[in-house]
Amino acid sequence: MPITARHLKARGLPMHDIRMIRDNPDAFDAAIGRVGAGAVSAGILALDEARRGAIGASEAAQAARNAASKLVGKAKADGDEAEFQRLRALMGDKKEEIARLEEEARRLDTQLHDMLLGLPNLPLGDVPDGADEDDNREIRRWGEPKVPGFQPKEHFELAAVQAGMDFATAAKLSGSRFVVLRGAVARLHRALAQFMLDVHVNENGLTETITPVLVREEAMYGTNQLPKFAEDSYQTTNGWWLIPTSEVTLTNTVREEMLDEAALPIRMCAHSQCFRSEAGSAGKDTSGMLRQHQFEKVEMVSITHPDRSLEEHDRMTRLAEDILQRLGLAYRTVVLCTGDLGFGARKTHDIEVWLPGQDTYREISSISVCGDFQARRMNARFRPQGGGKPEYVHTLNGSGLAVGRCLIAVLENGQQADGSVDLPGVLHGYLGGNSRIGADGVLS
RNA sequence: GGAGAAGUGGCAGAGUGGUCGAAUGCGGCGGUCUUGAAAACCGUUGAGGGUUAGCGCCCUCCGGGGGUUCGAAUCCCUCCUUCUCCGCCA
Repeated sequence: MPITARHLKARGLPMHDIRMIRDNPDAFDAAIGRVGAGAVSAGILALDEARRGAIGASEAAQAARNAASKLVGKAKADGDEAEFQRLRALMGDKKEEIARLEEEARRLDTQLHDMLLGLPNLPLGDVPDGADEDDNREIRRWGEPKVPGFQPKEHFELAAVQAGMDFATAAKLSGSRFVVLRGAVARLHRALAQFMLDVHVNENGLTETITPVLVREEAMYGTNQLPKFAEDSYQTTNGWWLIPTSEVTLTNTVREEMLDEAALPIRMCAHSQCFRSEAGSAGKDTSGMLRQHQFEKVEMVSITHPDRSLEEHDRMTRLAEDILQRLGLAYRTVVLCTGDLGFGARKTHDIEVWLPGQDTYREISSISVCGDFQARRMNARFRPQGGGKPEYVHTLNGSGLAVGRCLIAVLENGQQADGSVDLPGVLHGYLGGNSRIGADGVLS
């Protein structure tokens, strides 16, 4: 019935403000053109105009019906049977007309909604233009990339992990891109997750959170995995989706909420399993546990006031970097260029950790500011202090960090000539006081 | 899996065919009082959309969808969700 976006609520609200597009079509095209969407405003505005015309016609018919409705009771009361019958007939006609006009308005509204739903977020002005990851701009480096005096190995080749990182058995259980961890390696993996959580919770003020990993469709729309990237995630036979990151659950905790401004920012972190189909990355990173269908990640999510999201972005980036510094792992931080930017992000920092075995930096964290893009999809708002209209919150997410990849980094950076691995000091306490994994795979 | 109950504004919670966008309370905002604050009192306060230079006017919304009726928060159907009890179970 309603012509508003309400009937589309289940799939989320449009993530672009149609009024903004109306007022600044050229600016919108320019911005969205930077992420390869071409000039789309003309099509959007044509549809929007048709939609608004249909809404106007529908509402005019409804107003006429409402006016007649007021008179009909009076006619009845006055005993004016002729007038009563005339108005009844009129309302009957209007009913059909309204149904027809509403249907048209709703059809156009849905069409516009779907068009907007498929458009990526707008990059911020300071995001560099570029085609792909080669055009990302480095903003800082920390630490000396470790180059040992011997030929370094990749993590899965190290003597210390041979017993504890079993791809063959995982393949038997599940297939490729899975791993079974045992003994010292499993414990190191757990230690890393614990360490990250402790830092974020005890020192950084994030609220430790445990969420479901199975979610309904709406949540996946909210954080823009749907509708465009359905093939990247897994769905259960009864319709749940396995989260590809706990960004989905943490961010959607404020879905449909009217928050108090004083409650912002809301800072959360979660350690969870993540599931990705890795469709489209066949043949990429096939050895080792760099790219798995199932992996663990400590995720950070912040819900902020619109004026505070950019500083929050920098804060979150520093928190992720801090984990690497404490682990003594060299890294570089880059700003993703327009060509590498994710669908829902306005700006993204990637942190790349040094991997001696690969002789390169590899992504270990990605921190994005989404502006109100996801908030619009989720209808997540706050009431400004001092009254006034509700506003959309801003959402941010970032890895803090990917646990599996961090394990790789610790192993490769700590490797010794004999195949053993020296472990970072901050982890010793999590490992029963042990400080290394011997070439025999045993902690000592 | 079986049996029940319920979904109303930022929140709580009335309302069972028109006079209901919706009592009341809390919260918010403005004011009186106060050195200031609290309390008390008075007033005010839903969301989305269309239209307008603006004032304003109009439309929709009581979980979603459909139906009955001149007329639906209220009656009927259906779906979704939540809760309670029983059973099973980590």
